[in-house]
Amino acid sequence: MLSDVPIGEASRASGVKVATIRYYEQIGLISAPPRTEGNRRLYDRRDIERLLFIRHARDLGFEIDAIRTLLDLQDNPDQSCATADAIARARLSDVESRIAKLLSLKVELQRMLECTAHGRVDQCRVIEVLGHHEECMHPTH
Amino acid sequence: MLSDVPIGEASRASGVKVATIRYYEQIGLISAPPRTEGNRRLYDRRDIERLLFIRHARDLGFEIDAIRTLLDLQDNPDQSCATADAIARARLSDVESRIAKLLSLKVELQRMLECTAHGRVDQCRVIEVLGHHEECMHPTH
DNA sequence: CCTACATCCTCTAGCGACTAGAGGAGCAAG
DNA sequence: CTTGCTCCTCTAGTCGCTAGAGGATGTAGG
Repeated sequence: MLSDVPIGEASRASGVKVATIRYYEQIGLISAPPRTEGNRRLYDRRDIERLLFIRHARDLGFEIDAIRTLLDLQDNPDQSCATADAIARARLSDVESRIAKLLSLKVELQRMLECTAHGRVDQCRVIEVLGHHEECMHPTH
Repeated sequence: MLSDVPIGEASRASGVKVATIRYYEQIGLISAPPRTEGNRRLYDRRDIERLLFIRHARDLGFEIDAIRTLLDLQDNPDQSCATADAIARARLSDVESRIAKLLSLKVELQRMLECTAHGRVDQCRVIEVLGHHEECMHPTH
């Protein structure tokens, strides 16, 4: 079951869009599956697991190139997992720095929106703060 | 002072790269400045302030289209600031949801890296967790 | 005046990771 | 046999730049 299914079903089963599956094949992230006589792609359970793996990794923000490496590691499980560790660790620190940056953006945006007098633009903090950047990018607040 | 300067100086003064300034002109985010006899662009203080405004807004993650609207509001300050407010509010909620997502990614990545036995790939949690997505996308952990 | 060298100009193509759409073929059900 | 869905390939567009080619202009020193 879930063997020799067409692309639409593989898409439904994996959560990866049809066009994206074809794109992954095109860039060589997945290999080209066999075809029916009518030239339609046929996927089996392993293919769908790969797609799920890819989707999960993409959801976690891994780049295609990193996923390429991770898939390769999955295929050759007798290697050291140092590479996989390094990739995940790099991703973690990326996520952490993004969080830090977004938190400071959040503070600044909230500050911008501290304008209870919803009047005209010339009294509005949003435009004002954007115009007076000097006072904002410094970590003095 | 800072009037009739060439693009390189406008770039240095605003922190927006030369190529990016030309790109902004091309897409109509800023208007085409006058030129010298030798066909070089000349920027004045107002232009540089616009570039700073844009840069600050970009740093805060506003999209070009949003910035277009914000610049327009800045030029017509007799309008209601509701639009500016809405844009900033939308940006804030975007930032907040990104933070939330990244925080849960962080947790999942940390869980992936809880593998102290740095052995071979077949014992490695990184690959394993990516392969067994079912247990991860559910909010049960 | 000549020569370096920096800066400027336009134009085109590339990035990442898809997404959308045109135009056509295959296939299952009624 | 026709309707309507899925599938095929191919191309171009998205966003916000960035890089590079190939050439013109401007400035400082010898």
